[in-house]
Amino acid sequence: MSAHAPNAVAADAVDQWVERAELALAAAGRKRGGARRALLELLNRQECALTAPEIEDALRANSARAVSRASVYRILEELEGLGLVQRVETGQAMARYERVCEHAEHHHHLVCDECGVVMPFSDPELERAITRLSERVPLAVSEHEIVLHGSCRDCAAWRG
Amino acid sequence: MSAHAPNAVAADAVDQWVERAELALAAAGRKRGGARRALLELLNRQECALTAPEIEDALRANSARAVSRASVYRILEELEGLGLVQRVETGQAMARYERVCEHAEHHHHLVCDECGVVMPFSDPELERAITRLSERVPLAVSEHEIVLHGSCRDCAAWRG
DNA sequence: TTCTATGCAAAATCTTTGCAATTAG
DNA sequence: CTAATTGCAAAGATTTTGCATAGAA
Repeated sequence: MSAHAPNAVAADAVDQWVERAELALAAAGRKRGGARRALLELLNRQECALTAPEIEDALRANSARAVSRASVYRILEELEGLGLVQRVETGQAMARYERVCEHAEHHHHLVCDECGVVMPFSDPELERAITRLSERVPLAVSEHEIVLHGSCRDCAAWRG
Repeated sequence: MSAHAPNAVAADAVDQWVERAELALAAAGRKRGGARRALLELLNRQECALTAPEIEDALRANSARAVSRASVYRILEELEGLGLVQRVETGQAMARYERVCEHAEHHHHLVCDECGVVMPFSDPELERAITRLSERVPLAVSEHEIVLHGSCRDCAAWRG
């Protein structure tokens, strides 16, 4: 149980997400494709959730491969079904998507309602409260999502 | 501090929501209107959050007054701005809306990802965890939203 | 070869906006 | 009378679907 190199384990869990996704897709009988690969690699580089249009634009601009809108949505839906991507609702009209890392610390989101910036955060105490709660509700809980809304420091500063 | 009729207080807080809304609207310089009144009374009858199309349909079917789509959105936006209604994101593509009761216990949501049913729940321990957390994040937190996803009992039963 | 992956364009859905008619104060 | 409210229809935006082609196994 003791780990000689715990950091290496955590880093692997993150770095190997693309590989894990490819394996899961193969196991589901899927073939490889350049569009999906590009999307996987883009998501793997992100620190936080992106909207579908942001993904489409990022693939056109910062990637070797542009991906059509329809494919972006189809691929995200498929990845969500396989538990490789999580859909995040931040109350900003559009859904956001981000990769799900099995062993990496999972995070939630802070949303500034003034400028729209989205930041990740994590809190072990909150996770424990959620875990205990999950056993008491009339639902077999598979995921949870927490969003805090308010004013970020920059916006709060400009308004006193 | 002791209450002779605590239930009456709680009941008032709920029952008077429509009245409180009308007062807040008047204070904001608004005139009365039948469409908004019908929408307020519909929301007041709901136990949990509805989507805009659900509200439109419910007003057409279960109410004395149909309300046009544009008015439903305009009125919801206005009520949200006044803090009388809360927008809830459940990860189901459409936003949901529900009344905000000042003194009533505020709740969060359980979403069955199979059948789409949305149920309310509340948990004091979780609220405390959120309150403590709110003081440590780089955001002046004004609201929070928690959604648990999973399978409801009915859906879990059908699938073993 | 056979089935999947993908792009393109049209369609569907939800939401917002413009404008005129109605209604409250 | 004046300004807010409302409905209708059109416009916008996001997401989904139909269909034909390209590509992986």
